[in-house]
Amino acid sequence: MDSAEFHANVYDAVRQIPHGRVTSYGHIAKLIGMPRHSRHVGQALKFLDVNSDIPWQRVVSSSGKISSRGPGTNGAQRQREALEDEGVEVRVTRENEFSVNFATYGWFPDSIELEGGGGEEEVQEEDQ
DNA sequence: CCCCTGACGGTCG
DNA sequence: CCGACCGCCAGGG
Repeated sequence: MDSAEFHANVYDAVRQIPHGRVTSYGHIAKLIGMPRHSRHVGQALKFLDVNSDIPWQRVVSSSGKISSRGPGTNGAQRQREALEDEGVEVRVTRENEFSVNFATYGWFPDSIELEGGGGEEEVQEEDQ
């Protein structure tokens, strides 16, 4: 799998996150069969335009926090607004970071159906 | 080829 | 809950 295919799979997986739900970079990595590549999932999302048809805002870190893009950037704030716009509650920590409650909004299926087919995978939801 | 850099993750105290 | 640490891995210099 080259990087182009990796990106395609990431986008494919992210598109399947339901409206009003969130998952983590690491879980997206697992769903596309590359569990150790969580950092690269983030890298793939960084290419997207803010008005992309891909719901990039539904991906946060494994702790439920919205990843900072570094001081002086507003990406995290934009993500917060995008999530609140679709009904997701975002808590502000004392360090001025944003976090989402996985118990309420988390979406972590064991597997999904990828576009490339070869689908021996089946969809299994599990809420909490 | 070595070194540093991340929209990351898990463990431990 | 929080910080300190360590592991991970493709890209870029």
